Amino acid sequence: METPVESTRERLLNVAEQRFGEGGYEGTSLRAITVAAAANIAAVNYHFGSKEALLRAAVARAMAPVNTERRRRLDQLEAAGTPSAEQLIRAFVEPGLDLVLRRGERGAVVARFIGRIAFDPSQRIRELYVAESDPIEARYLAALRTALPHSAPEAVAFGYVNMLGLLALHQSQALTPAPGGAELEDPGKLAENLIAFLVAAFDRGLRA
Amino acid sequence: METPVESTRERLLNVAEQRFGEGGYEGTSLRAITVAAAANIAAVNYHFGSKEALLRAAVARAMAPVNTERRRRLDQLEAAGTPSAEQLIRAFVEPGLDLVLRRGERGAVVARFIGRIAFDPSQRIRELYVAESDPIEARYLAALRTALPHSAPEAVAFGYVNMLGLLALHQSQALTPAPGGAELEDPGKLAENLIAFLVAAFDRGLRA
DNA sequence: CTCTGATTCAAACGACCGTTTGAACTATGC
DNA sequence: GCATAGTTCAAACGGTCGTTTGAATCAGAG
Repeated sequence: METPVESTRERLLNVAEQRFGEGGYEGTSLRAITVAAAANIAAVNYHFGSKEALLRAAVARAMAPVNTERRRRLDQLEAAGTPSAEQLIRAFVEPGLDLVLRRGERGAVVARFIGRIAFDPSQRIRELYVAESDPIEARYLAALRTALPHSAPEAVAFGYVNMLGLLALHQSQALTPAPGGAELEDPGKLAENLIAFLVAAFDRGLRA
Repeated sequence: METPVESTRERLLNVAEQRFGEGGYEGTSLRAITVAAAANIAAVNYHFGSKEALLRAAVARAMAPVNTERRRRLDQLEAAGTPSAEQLIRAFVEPGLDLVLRRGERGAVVARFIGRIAFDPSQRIRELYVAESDPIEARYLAALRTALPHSAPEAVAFGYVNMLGLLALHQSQALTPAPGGAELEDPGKLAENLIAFLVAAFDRGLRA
């Protein structure tokens, strides 16, 4: 099998998303990252410039395929007419869970990383996540508004925030093991359950 | 007006829940806390023993009234018969938002503190929150299962986790300002919207 | 080969971390 | 008054933090 010799830069990004996803930004030291990546401390500042720039690069790399898939699905839906709320929710949630949870160990690491950064205690860190998902989210929000004409715009925005939060929650696995019940094992089932949960809430729970 | 001279211990707890709520556990130093509390560095170890013990004490103090109110409401509901899912959701969510968001500036600080700790990147910190809310949560989960006999137990647990997550999300204000829409200002309205959202999702979104 | 730019390295920088020490201060009871 | 327990204090502890330095190593072009 072909393992094309990872560059120091790639190894740093891989280890960064793993460690940042486990311990958060403040709770993870550059030394822990560089040791695990078999790189010199100075490599971080050489390749990225600073700890925060390393995080920014890791967030951008992790979010890119998710955003691409979301854009592709939204384009496709809008080309076929006016998408329903369920179609929109599915097109938003599945790339976040599916695309990232289905791909074995590595996918779970990326998912947890994204979910944790999205909820980081520091607003400055959270904004790194927001900056990477901003444009596509605005498109989804607008499409949701036209799909739910009977709900007030603020109500749709409220639902949208909840969707973002629940997605990040399940990505980060922050509430597992669940208190008093085993978590859903199959990622596909998790996606279906989350979508059904959100669709029901959007369709009947958004009375402004 | 009576300001009965806050003790050093109380000032430390007050500042701790404010700062930990802003920057998270790892991102907040004891020096930042003690300076803001006008206390000596050594006071933390004198009164609590360690940084983590200070956090534990702050979590316990912040959660106590919420747990008390949840217990009271659940007792009351169960004394009157078999509570509905909506009643249970309301009895669980309102003490977390209401009791804590309605009480002006201080309440918002406590709410954010709890919400942030519940989502802290470090599992060890999250468990401090879980330890304070464990027993009462088990009772709610059991009551929800009997209120939703048509949903599988794992599905109810899934919905319960989502309720916990959304509550902590709105308490922590982690997603405000919302991308593309103003957040709901009135805490009472927020509670009503969240309850409606959850009730709809529980009633129709939990097909296992 | 030499030269050049990119990369890696050990080592150190100053700053900040949580914690500890031991003396100084305070309040209360005798 | 003295003694005692509770509390506060400045100062320092050893360690770790992100970052920087300047020399060593590497790869590729001429």
